[in-house]
Amino acid sequence: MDTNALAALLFPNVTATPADMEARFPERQLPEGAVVSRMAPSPTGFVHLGNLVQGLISERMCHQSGGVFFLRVEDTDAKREVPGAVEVLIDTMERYHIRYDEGATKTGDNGAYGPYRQRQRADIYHVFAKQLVLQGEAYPCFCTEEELTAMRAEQEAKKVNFGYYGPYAVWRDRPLEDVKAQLDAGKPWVLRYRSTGSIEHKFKFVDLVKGEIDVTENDMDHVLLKSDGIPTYHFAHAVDDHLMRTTHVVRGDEWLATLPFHLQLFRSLGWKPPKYLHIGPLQKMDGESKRKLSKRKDPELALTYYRQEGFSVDAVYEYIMTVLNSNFEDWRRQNPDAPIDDFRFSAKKMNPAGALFDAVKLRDVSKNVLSRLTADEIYDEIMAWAVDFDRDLYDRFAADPAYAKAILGIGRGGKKPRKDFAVFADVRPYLDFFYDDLFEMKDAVPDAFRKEDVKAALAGFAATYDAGDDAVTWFDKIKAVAEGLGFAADMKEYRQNPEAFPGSVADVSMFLRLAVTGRVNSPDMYDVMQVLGQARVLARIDAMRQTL
RNA sequence: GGCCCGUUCGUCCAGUGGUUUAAGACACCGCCCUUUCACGGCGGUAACAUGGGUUCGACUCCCGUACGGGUCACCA
Repeated sequence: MDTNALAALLFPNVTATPADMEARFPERQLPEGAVVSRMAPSPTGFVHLGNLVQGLISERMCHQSGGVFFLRVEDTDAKREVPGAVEVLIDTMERYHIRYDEGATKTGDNGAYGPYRQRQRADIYHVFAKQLVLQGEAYPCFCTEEELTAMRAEQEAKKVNFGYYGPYAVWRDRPLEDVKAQLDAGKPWVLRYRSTGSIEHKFKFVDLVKGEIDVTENDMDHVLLKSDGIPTYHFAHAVDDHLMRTTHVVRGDEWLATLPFHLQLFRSLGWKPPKYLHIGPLQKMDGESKRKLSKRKDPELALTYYRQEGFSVDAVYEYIMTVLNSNFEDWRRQNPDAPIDDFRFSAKKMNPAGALFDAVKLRDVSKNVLSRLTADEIYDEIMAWAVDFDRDLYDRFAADPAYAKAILGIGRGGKKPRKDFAVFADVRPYLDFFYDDLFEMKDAVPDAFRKEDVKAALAGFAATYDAGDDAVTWFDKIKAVAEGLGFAADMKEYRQNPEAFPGSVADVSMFLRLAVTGRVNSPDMYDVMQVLGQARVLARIDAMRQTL
């Protein structure tokens, strides 16, 4: 086969050479050990947890090493492309503190290694496609979809391996005249790689997450260029990651299957392949068994889900970090207030198997994250969520921010912070009693108590209550009320001999709590009353007396 | 079906041949603190999928089996 003639036939307009490309995209001048990696999503508009995990790992590796992290848009499949998807992706990643040093942006490209959208790089791929043809390592294939489907059916019937290889690679060694005839007839073609690998040959490969793995050589003549002249993922990956000088590729382990082909491609093109980190899939429990999270079945795969549910960005981020690096939790305990970027992420600590998504654990992480915020910070976060998902709450808070912050500030800032909320949606039911129009009696006084005692307790408290009292004085007054009713004021004494009293100061407190909050459980009642203010407290106590 | 990956408490995971009577966290249970709840403290239940090797010794190495997962597109 005259490869020069074939190359001229296939790529008549390609004049640039691989050397031109090398010159156009020179090696990066970076310190020793700097990681260059990328996020390379296809713009489908759906940003999921997997994107975040992959992006987070890459971003950390790059920025912890003084390297470069860039965004490349893999828009080679025009059919699946969703308008505006790139913008959504960039916005979402930005919310999760994932910033790109170069690559596609909302307004265009930024960086010297672009274009960063693969469809705009067609001419670049063609240079290397032509090179492979010249080397006799690529050839055109004119098989139709029907022919390929029939081939597959035949392979299934014969119980042989599926795919375009060996005897099934019908265009692999066709004479030039046949190719020319098809071309002249205007038939569409794809460019295929001419594999010389054999599944009989195995070799070892070191993946940075999986460790040493057994690899079987690829013997398939995979497609390099589709009939529209746009490359497949495989070819684009090799060309782009070489020319963009990527040192590390982080991707899902579903790519392990095609790794042999990728390595083969790098070799044919005369390039050193990058280091690979193949990460296991996120899974979830489905009845008795685990399964990969699926786009269709599992809403929790979409990042928008977490925003909607009211998880803070930091909670999701820290949860993922917890799953990826088990020493993260210890670090966080020791450095509760340190910026998260101070944590030294380690790819070595990742588990080669996929993690199970644990919603309960996420809530726990989230409670811890939220408990560390100041009243001002959590106020801002809640508002950012409520503006889209709880307009009524937003309006209330906006109407009186100082009051809202006072509510949110209860129990905050101490050594033992309250952990009342996992998500912002937990806020409303927690604090509805702070608003008169939302207040309602959710619990009732247990039947064991006499109504007269309850009434007397409320009246006694109301008679002496002064919002200016400190917590000790305030509680001493409650004790006095209890004693006046014959209730035990000292809890130790009461516990030793509960039969001797009709109730205790704890019960009196419960009556008051019921009156003021409408329920038997609440945050510290002194703090609650301080926030509500004297007038509201007395009004509620009075209101409850009326109902008894 | 071929090829590949994985398998430690319910869950996330530590663990790279002896330091392990297998650590921690979440969940669960008990106790303590406490005017309730939350928080916090202390303690408890609970795991190396399985069968063979190799070795003085295996969670750690090798082989088989089972079970999960992935992949075998002109999708990424």
